[in-house]
Amino acid sequence: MGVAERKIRHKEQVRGAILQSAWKIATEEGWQTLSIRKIADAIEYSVPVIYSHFENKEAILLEFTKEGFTLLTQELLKGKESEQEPGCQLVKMAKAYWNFAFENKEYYQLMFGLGMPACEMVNTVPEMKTFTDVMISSISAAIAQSKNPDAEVFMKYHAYWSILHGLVAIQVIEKSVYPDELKQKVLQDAIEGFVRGIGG
Amino acid sequence: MGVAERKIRHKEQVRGAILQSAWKIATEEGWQTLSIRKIADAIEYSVPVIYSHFENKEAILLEFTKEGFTLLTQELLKGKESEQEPGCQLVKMAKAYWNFAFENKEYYQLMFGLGMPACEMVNTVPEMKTFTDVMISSISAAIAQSKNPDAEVFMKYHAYWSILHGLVAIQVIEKSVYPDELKQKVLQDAIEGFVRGIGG
DNA sequence: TATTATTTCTAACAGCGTTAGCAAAGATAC
DNA sequence: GTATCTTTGCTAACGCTGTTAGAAATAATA
Repeated sequence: MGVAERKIRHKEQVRGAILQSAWKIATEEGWQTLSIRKIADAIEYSVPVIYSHFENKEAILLEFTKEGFTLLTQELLKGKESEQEPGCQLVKMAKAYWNFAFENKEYYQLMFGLGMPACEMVNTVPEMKTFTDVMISSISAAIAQSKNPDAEVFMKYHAYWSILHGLVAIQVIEKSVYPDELKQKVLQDAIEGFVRGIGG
Repeated sequence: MGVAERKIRHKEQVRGAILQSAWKIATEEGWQTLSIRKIADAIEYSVPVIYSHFENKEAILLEFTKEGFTLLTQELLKGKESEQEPGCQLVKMAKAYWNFAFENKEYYQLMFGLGMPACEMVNTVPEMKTFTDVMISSISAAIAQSKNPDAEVFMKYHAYWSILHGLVAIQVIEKSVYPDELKQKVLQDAIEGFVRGIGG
């Protein structure tokens, strides 16, 4: 008797509807205005049903945050693997990061814009830990080639991805759009400047 | 008869109490948990009194945001005036920006952490416009010395203060604190790298 | 002192995240 | 097929948020 299976199937279907509705609302109205009640309306269930699928609202946001980090990490690895030399890898990864942010603004704003980046999350949530590891290992490789391969790795890591974050954060929100070529060029100057700084 | 004067004096006194209480709450519990009712409790008045002094909650936050930008701008100018050469000025300004963020975390988190940076604000609120102008003019001076003094000024401006923003944003929140010398060094490397990038 | 203007408060509205407890529907056993 | 039990979903509430209409209390004026 496939009754239990059907139940599970239905439960996962509702879960999917919750996530789907949440995403729709977020993309249409922004993450800030997303509410449990709006989701409940959208999926045509009452509010408490949502709490039988997710512990709380934050858990729903975390779901997308994890998704975003997984996607971003994939793109970073693609960029990395397209180069051999560690310095060039960092530049390629920066471009990948940049492109991800602009092609997935919803994800990026959730991941870094509002809520809870860094801090505990980075080490507790596996998807974020992976992201961190990729970043750190790449920076380490670049530093290893430099003349002072010491314990500055973590600081360099922070600086590198802070630059990326800063570069992107401001322009993801930005209204007055500049030519893409110009943006790309500025990114390249900034990152290459920093990578040169690491080497020195 | 100084009755009107006394009334104005009292009104400004209440206004001061509102801001003072808001600041106290924000520093003790964070901006996120600041609420109108908490302020009302603190100043020992009812809620609507606050609305006779500020249009809404955002207006109270804006008050501190403006204060923060004024303070930051002052520090930036101090840093700038301590150097002659435009490139060195940028480096000094970066240090000033860095120090401001760490010595005034409450301000910085309000100004850039949550809420509404960039976008319309930058051009509508005078205090922010001044900040923007100082930044742009400094970058312009640095670019004028370079070999390609064209319309990239604004993009460079964005990149420069994006780097600053990113560098600071992540570490203002950061729990595990690194030695200050290390932080300073990383900042210097990053900014000098970028300034060198501008020159190229 | 009576009237008017001002200040302040109470109470509400509409929304939020969250949860306790009850009603309805489903599955199982007889 | 009916009765029992389990699961599912809902109603209604709690306590919080920003905001505001309208009444009450206070202060200033005539």
